[in-house]
Amino acid sequence: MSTHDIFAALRARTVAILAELLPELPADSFARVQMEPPRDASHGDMATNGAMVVAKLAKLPPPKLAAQLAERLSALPEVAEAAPAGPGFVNLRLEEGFLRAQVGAVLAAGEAFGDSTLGAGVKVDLEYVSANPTGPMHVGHCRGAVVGDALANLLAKAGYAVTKEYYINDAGAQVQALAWATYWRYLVALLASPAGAEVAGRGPLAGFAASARGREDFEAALGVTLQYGGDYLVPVAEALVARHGAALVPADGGTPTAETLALVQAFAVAEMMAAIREDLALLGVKQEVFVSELGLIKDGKLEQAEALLDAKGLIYTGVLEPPKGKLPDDWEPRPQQLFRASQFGDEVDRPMRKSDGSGTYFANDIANHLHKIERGFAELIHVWGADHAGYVKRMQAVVKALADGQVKLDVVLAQIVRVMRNGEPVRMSKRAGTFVTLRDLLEDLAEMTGSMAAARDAVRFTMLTRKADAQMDFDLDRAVEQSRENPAFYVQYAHARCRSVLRTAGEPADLASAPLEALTDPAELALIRRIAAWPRTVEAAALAREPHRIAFFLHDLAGDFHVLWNKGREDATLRFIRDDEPEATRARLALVAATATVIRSGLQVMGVEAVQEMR
RNA sequence: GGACCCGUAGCUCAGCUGGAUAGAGCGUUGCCCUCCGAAGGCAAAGGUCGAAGGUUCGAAUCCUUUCGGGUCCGCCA
Repeated sequence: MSTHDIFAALRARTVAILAELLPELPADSFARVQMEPPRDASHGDMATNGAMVVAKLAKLPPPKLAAQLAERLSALPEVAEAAPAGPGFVNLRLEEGFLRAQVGAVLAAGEAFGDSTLGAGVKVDLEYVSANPTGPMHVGHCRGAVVGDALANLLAKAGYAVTKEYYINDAGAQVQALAWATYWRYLVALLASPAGAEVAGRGPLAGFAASARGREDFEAALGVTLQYGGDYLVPVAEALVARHGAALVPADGGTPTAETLALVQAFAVAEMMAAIREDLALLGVKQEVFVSELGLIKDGKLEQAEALLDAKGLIYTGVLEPPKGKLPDDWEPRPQQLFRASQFGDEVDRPMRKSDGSGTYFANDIANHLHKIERGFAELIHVWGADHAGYVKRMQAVVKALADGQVKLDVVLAQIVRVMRNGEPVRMSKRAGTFVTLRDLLEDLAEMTGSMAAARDAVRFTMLTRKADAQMDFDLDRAVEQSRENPAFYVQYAHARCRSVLRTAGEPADLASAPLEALTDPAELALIRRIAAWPRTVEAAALAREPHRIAFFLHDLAGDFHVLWNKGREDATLRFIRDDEPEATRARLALVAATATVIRSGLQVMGVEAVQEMR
């Protein structure tokens, strides 16, 4: 899988030996054979369950097979010692020379160390953020954005061909409400401009012009209810006035035509998306593909999907059972067009059209997924907020139905983040002037750290220090604190220390070819073992779709490095740079350079910049 | 009523998709730090993995039941 993964290499050796020992077993008998670092380091460098896994099939007692396997493994040049243990494990102690060679492998490969062919170039579509284009990015979108972006990097490193996608919900009631709100702001801006004079006397507009032109005045004048009213629409409205003047006001000064509203809507959505992209850019998130819900509808994708499902006999008109427990007040049985989701593992069939015949959001989502499948993706991944958990099964059912089980849909659920300050949750209240938008959060952190880049890195790292589906508190003070308690700092500090040593040593070249025999201290070997585990960490994290594992690995790696550094403080012979020992110095500098490389490689996955020095 | 997520040390959380004596950080306790690479270091204590059954060589991990916390539940996106 990864050419750098010594665990995969030794596993392959183990499987080959087992196949030789047990020629009568079919090849797939060895699928569950593993080669892992043992939980207890005293057991050695690696352990395999190979004997236990195949013992039953081979009708042999596991310890006996383990003994045979151990004997053969101990003959390998990489292996210093192999011994059967426990219920049938084989523990391996590796030749130190083989371990040290991993340092050279890192330096030869650079940050590509750990790249894997696991994904085999499989096309994966990763959709994340997908916030409604009705306003700027909210802090609530932050975690999904970071998790999605890091997952994209992770999958790319593991050999998948990843497309980073954003689905724009630019159809439906939400954006219609946005259009109305924009139209209100437009009228306000228009009446304040010279162009406003010519229309100020028209019909209902006259009353509005004479009023304070507030939200309620607009609602009263045109008989609509506004859902939004954000100040962020003011510049959008001014741009509308600049482009269209008074042309968007109907002759009677009343309700604008559907065409006008559609125009306003499209304009507002475009502006909102531009703002959202800017917000995402602050976080270092850049998606490549933006799919428009409205575009899909216009392309007839919904009808296509419907026809496809209908041809498979998966659509029918029916009445759903009422939900159990407390009934909604206005519940009454109504026939709707339903998709047979229950045939694909969902609890009940799901409505595609409302009782009035119009499409549900679910139906548009079906169109979206058909569009993905048509583009040839073998795997679809979503990062969703945990409040969408109930939606997972039905979408998986749809994808199964549309692609006849050939395309897989995975959903990563991101739990809510509470922003904390001084141990208290920060209320997300606009009135209180606290964080509402992602930009607010980043700008506040930038003030604390001194730069937007540092704020971005602090947010990204911290967001990845928890499993996505676990709730987390984001402690503002902790996120920028320069202490061991802050994992982001702890890892950055390790990299900065590495760079500091290499700068002091004059940035030596050709470390990849340095002789490494001088690396004998247990702390040095422990660091090398950690580095050697990087490739398998990448693969395991990618398979599990869990980018947080990278953060934990880096924390452990940084810990190993700090331990070594601290030993050098107590024992001068363990310092990296020793003028009297040029050979040892080069070996240690190679190890330091390799450590820095792996840290950078991990930070790259997380989308965090590795710093050269701490300030 | 049902679905999904979570429950692991005092606290915040990992636990490599079923492996050996369950780990880390914080906190606590003890020792070290006038100078040398100290925005610290070393070490110890701390657990019936929410509970009860089951599956098998083997379970924190899988299954069933149950308790607690969260999210959600037809025509909202």
